[in-house]
Amino acid sequence: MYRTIQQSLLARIQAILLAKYDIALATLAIEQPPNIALGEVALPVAFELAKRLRKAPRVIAAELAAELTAILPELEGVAGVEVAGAGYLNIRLDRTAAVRRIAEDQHADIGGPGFRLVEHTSINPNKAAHIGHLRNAILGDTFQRLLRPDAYKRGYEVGVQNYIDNTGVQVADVVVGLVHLEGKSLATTRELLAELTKNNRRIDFYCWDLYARVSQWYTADPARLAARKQLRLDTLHALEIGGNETAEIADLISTAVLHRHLETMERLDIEYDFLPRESEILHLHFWDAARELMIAKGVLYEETEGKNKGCLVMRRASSEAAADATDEDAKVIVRSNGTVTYVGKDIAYHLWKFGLLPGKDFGYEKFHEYPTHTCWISTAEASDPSHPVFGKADAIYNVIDSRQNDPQNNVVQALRGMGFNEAADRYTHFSYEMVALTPRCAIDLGYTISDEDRAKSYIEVSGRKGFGVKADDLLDQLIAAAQSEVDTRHPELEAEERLTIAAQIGVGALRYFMLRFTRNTVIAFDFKDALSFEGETGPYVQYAIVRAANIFRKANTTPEASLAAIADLDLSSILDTEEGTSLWETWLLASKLTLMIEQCIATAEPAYLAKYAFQLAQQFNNFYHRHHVLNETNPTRKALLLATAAVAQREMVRALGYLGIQAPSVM
RNA sequence: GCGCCCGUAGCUCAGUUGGAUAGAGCAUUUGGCUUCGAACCAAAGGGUCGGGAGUUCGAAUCUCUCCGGGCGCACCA
Repeated sequence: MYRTIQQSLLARIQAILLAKYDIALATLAIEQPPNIALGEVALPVAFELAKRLRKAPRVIAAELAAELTAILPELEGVAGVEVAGAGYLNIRLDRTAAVRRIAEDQHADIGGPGFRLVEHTSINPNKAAHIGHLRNAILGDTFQRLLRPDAYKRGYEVGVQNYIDNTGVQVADVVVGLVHLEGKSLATTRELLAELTKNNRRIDFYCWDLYARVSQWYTADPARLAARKQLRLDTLHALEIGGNETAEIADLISTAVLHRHLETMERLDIEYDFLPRESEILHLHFWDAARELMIAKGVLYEETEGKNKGCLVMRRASSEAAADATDEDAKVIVRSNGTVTYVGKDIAYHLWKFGLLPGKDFGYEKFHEYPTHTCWISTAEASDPSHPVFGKADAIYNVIDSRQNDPQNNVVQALRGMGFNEAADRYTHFSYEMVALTPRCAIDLGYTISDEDRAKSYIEVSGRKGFGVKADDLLDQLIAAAQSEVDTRHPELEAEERLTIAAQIGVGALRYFMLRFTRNTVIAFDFKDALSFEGETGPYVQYAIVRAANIFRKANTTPEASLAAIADLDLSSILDTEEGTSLWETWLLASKLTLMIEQCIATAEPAYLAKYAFQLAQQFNNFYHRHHVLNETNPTRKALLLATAAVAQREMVRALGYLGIQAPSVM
């Protein structure tokens, strides 16, 4: 509702500016006054015009206020216009009219045509997911929810991809561990997997330890360093080529770990539509098509001089070398031995995403069934003909941490170089900072850390060192903590129901924790904060919803009925008083969800919605203490109080829904 | 050396794209459960927005500079 009013006001004022001053402003800043007593909408437009019109801001504001007041009856929902402060144009809304509209659930629509592709998670399938991966997946999944159509908005058509680097050096390391440290073959690797499954143990946890061991083993003996590194290279090469026992072991392990990653993410209500794998990018020769295109467009050229002699290279955007001179700083895309680098493969993959890779597509087969849809995976074999279309996106969002800024820029630059500027413009690197451990947290986990690290405010997580907090472990702890609370508070419930609620609370705490920081803030992970259920947390919002639900249960009514019940009441006798102001504030805040979603999409920043959900819950809790709904004797006031609780609950539930957090029945 | 990010209350973080008195949570102190459940609410203390200069009606926000911290800059992925 708030957004709708904003938009109609803007149009009016733009028209007035054009008619009165002959000024066309494309955009107009719009704010909310610091205190609701000053009105609901504030326009600083007079400040902006002061210089151009050579008039004092207050004078301009007064002129505009007069113009608006003259047409007041035409301004739907506006009760008054006044000048305040140094020249603000403040607008007061008709509270009763606004409350009615909000109760009827009128809201501006968000969305449009076009297919949007969100890529997130993309964990190397060689170890367990850790808290850094959680931040990635939760950011991506939340953003995907904001884009998708639902009951409240038209949304966009969305596909979610999780890129799997199953032929990379990280998987190769684990294969080296299995084969050379543990002496395993394909057959005994199969036995290992069966054994783990039988004992209810997790293969990704097994690999977590093995990966750390192998990484250490490479450098443990200086005399054998070269030989061991060669072993690693040979293994990597075998994986890339495929069709051998080493590659089969890698496929077995990486697929098993991938299944585990999907399970872990499913605990958090995170699902995928498609899992493109690097093995198919290689075996289906995506790169060959991309290379041809890049050479034809003049982006890729062979270096004939200098350190990169014999390579196919691409100029960087920052390059200052003369057009005909040797560019020592150029990015190598194809090595002198003819193999393609990571960036080259990534360019090919992104051309495919935009439907710009001629004659190439993945094969598709079903991989995993969710309750409501299928997750597909790439294959070099014949496609299942029932597969949906996953490429040909109009816009893409890559949730990738900020350490990959440079490689991501290389891809965008390649697109521009090929003349695909529109695609480059619709390429969003959804960048975020890493999750690190505080030194105290590392010590608590039993790691020994150097004095140097001890002095830092945070320490980078490292899968290679086996240094980090596993996603499943953290989630287990959160759910256990929630469980003990639920058990003591609700002994009357069945065990199964208590577990469900505990899981909802644990997931709520975790998802909220990862979303409350803006993207470019490094999260210094601390168990004390992450395990908290009080203050600015997911459970705080969940609790507010439960409280609201309790009111309706005791009152023997529903939120829907309560919202419908105020339609014909005289609300202004309450709303327009001092007492009504705090109620009105709740309605106003509740009406802003759509505005927040729009803002989150425009800035690719889900943290704003998390903050909003918390603020709304805070507003509701304040209301809850100030007004005792069930004891209210005045029937009109009671109806309004019930409706206020209903609208707050409705928008809190929706906001949490976008954050991927469920509202428990009790807690 | 070059590029990107960060520096705001004791701690962890917001600050709606330059606006009104810089805000939350945690921690500390104090008060509030016979009530729709206290996983809550209320109140208090706590600030040279890293330092300096500039831009203008107006700066935590923009520019420059210095200080401190982080992350990238491979024929690794």
